[in-house]
Amino acid sequence: MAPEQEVVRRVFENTEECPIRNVVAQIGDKWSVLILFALVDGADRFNALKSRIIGISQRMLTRTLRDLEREGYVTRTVYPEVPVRVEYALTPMGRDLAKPLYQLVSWAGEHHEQIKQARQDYDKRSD
Amino acid sequence: MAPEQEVVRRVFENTEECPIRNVVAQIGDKWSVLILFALVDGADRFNALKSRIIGISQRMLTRTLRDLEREGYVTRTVYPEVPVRVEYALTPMGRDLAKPLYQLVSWAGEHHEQIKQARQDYDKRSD
DNA sequence: CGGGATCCCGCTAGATACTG
DNA sequence: CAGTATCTAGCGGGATCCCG
Repeated sequence: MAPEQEVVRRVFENTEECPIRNVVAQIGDKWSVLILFALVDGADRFNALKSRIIGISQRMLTRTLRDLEREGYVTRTVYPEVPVRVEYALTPMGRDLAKPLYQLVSWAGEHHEQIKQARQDYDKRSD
Repeated sequence: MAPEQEVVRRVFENTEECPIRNVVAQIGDKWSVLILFALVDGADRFNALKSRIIGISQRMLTRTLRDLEREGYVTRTVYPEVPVRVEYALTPMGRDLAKPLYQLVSWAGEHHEQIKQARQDYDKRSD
């Protein structure tokens, strides 16, 4: 069986053991990928991330960072200075995840115009 | 500027032109990736898809197929027989999208155990 | 067979206010 | 600075019924 077939087969397995339903669902939310990419260049602080990721709320940044930390993609380091400094960074696994993610985002960038055109055509047809 | 940098920079642009917020977010829902993978082997009918993708409801299969069709990933062909037959298939762009998607899902499969371990460790630490 | 229409609910995520 | 707590609207998504 080709490796593609093997992966595709697992897509349809039970919820608990399916890597798509279990891993992709985790980073498929509104902010996870944005945060991961915001950290590929190196560690950054909470408020710095917040101002770089336009539109994210304090609550969502905190929550998503916690989730990414729980998955093992991100580390959280507290420096007990005054005022306190908290730095977030990618783990080795997080950096590794960024590779296939970069392939996907890169694909999205290349096909963005084609997709927007497809949307227009579809909407025009269904008038 | 390195190509990674170029993509990453675009991540933080305004909503309309950001491929992550606009393309990746689109397929980040609960069923899109599952349906795309269900079609990589070839066209399939509505109810056949429904029984292969365990747990999906009629409504969500219809809705997600419509979205994928609108994006330009999927075609819908009606054969006016009795009873009617409707076949869904990937477009060339849809098949192309499956490649980076396969890379990501493959990564997820390989790191699934490590991630589950990370979750356990995190939950144990926060007792 | 392949949906459309409707109802309904839980959870996501935004806004706001407060804190060590 | 880096959060936590609370409230709430909106939407994703399931169940059910109906139809060509």
